[in-house]
Amino acid sequence: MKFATWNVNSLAVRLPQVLDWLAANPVDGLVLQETKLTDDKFPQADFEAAGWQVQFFGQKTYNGVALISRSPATDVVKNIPGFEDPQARVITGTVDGVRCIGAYFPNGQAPDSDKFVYKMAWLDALRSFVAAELQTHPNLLLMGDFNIAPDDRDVYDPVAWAGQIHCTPQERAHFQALIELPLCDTFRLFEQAPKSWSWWDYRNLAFRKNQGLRIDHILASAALQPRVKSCVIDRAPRKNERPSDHAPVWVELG
DNA sequence: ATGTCAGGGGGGCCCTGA
Repeated sequence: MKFATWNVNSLAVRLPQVLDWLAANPVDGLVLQETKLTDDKFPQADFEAAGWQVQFFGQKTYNGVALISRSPATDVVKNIPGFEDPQARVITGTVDGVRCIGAYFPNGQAPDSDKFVYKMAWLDALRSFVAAELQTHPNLLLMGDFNIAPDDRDVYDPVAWAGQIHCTPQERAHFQALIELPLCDTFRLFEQAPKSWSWWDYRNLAFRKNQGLRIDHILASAALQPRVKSCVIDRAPRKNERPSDHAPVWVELG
């Protein structure tokens, strides 16, 4: 089985690329972030025509998440129960016995901003939610755009980025707290090429210069970890015309 | 190089967010 995550930065723009990618990469489940669509605008019929089931949870202009799957997702939860939030950031469902949590973590903007305060509160709530989900669903994947580079080797210029958003000690402590639930960073279960990123800024020719961050992750529960066969960042869609700034990441389960 | 995108309001550019 394969499960994937992709921040598409507007599904209205990227729908053809997502359908092309799914055709070439027939995963069992795919979580999307930054769909930027209200639910009435979600292209449900386009996915269904291609043989996919969809669950979605969006809003106007910002955020928005979806869970695309071959088999229907069950026990779907939107956002974090008990955490009041006008922002649509989380969608959870069970696909073929795997609890899939797809999340668009807050960006945080800057460590001294209100948005960073929100990010910290959201991360606290997410950790509690994932801990509770693990109690009832031992086979669990937490996937998405974390907006956290967990380690200096996940940053193209760790000196320049030291203490900057995505790289602060507070954000990395939150990532570590998720690891201690426990969950494992599936990408690091395997030998990976150095300078492996999942996001490159649109500016500064960053993709051409391979200046990026690894901020999109797939974390697996302890029960699933022995079944993880590979974790791959697929850079190919970043070479498309009008690409998302993020690459999809997928994990294979045996 | 703050050098790019995307969405939206409101008009045909400018703002926010990333």
